[in-house]
Amino acid sequence: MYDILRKYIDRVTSAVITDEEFVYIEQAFDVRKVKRKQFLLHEGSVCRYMSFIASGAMRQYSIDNSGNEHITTLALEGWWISDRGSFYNVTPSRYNIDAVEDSTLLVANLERINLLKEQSLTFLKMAHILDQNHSIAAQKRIEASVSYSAEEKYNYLVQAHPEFFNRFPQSMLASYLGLTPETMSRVRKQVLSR
Amino acid sequence: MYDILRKYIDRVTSAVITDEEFVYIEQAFDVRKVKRKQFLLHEGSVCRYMSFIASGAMRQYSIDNSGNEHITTLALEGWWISDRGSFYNVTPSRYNIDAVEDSTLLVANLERINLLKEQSLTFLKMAHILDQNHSIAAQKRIEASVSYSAEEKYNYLVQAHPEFFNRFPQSMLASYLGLTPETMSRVRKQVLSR
DNA sequence: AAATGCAGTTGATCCAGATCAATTGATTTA
DNA sequence: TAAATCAATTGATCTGGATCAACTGCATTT
Repeated sequence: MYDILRKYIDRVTSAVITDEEFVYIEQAFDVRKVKRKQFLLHEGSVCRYMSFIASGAMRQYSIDNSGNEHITTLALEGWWISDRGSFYNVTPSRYNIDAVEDSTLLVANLERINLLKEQSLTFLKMAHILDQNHSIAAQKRIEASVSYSAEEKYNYLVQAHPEFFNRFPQSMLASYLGLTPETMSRVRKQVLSR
Repeated sequence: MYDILRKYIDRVTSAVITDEEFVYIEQAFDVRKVKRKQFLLHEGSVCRYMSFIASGAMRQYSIDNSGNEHITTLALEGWWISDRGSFYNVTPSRYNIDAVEDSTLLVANLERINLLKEQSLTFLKMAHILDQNHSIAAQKRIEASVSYSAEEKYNYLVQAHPEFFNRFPQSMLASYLGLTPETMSRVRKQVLSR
């Protein structure tokens, strides 16, 4: 169960973590299973966990003033999911996180994460790289959302995350791209016909 | 000159850095002055520096397929500016960075930054917090760009960064919000008349 | 002080994508 | 296995914000 996390850490830090160091990490995280449609975080409450997805699929979304859902994150096994802002600043979240498939998570609360960063330099580095990657990815999404047309957004997703198409319903992909399901359907038809 | 950086580090790490440790930081950064309209980074080249703005105002923007400018970042003294993706992965950037006002920067290249992270744990922590904050802010901008109307975007900027209105021309603020200058002007008129 | 050129405003028109609505097919639940 | 959701498609219509265009200061240059 913890293997996939260990491999993840080795990969992103470009190193091989020692058994002694990994013990700290193993101790910090609890295994938690969530069923499809079960919530990990509700809007208005504080995001208490940093979660590593060992298996399954999760999504994070907000609801705007007009009641429309906007998916901000789609995540599969081997990815992290958490509302960083809420988690680190211990403030109420504006997001919901729920399971798109039955999933197994490795979860740790803020105290454990902070302790772990003191105990394991490798983990600190991993957390740092994780945030770097997250902020780089966020930058790209901002750019995509302001400068791409619906069709360009669709094409971007096809090449950036082709695996999403087998794991998430098309309407969720639409929301993730900032499109309506109808527009997504039309764009898809358009693109496939070429 | 380095004072503002020192205060910044103290503030974000909630600690007071020692003189010995700060020596490393001082040594890593060079002072660089840029004139208004001068470029720090051109699209297509690698972003070689992580820059702390000691004084002045900078912007980062990309140019889309239709030739339109999209400002992704506006930054004032006490902020960092850099294309993280290009900087850390040493890949060509799709962004331009130039000075909106004559500015004084403290710049360090990747080698120096990496060395500094080994030498100074405080700096490593700062870099980590910096990336955290950046990714939290990026998350908010993504949300704003997909779920806010033009007027809501304008109001968001007024409350989030009122200081921008005295430092950047309105057309740049429009681009930063993903609006045209004409729409920005109309929204402004609309909002002020209430 | 004339000339040039931006930044901002205002008006008229246009369009990409949203919204509303109906239909079909697939999946979940009872 | 029937009923009830839900996902996806397709068509018709609408609209927020973009685009195009003309005009008005300011500010910079000569």
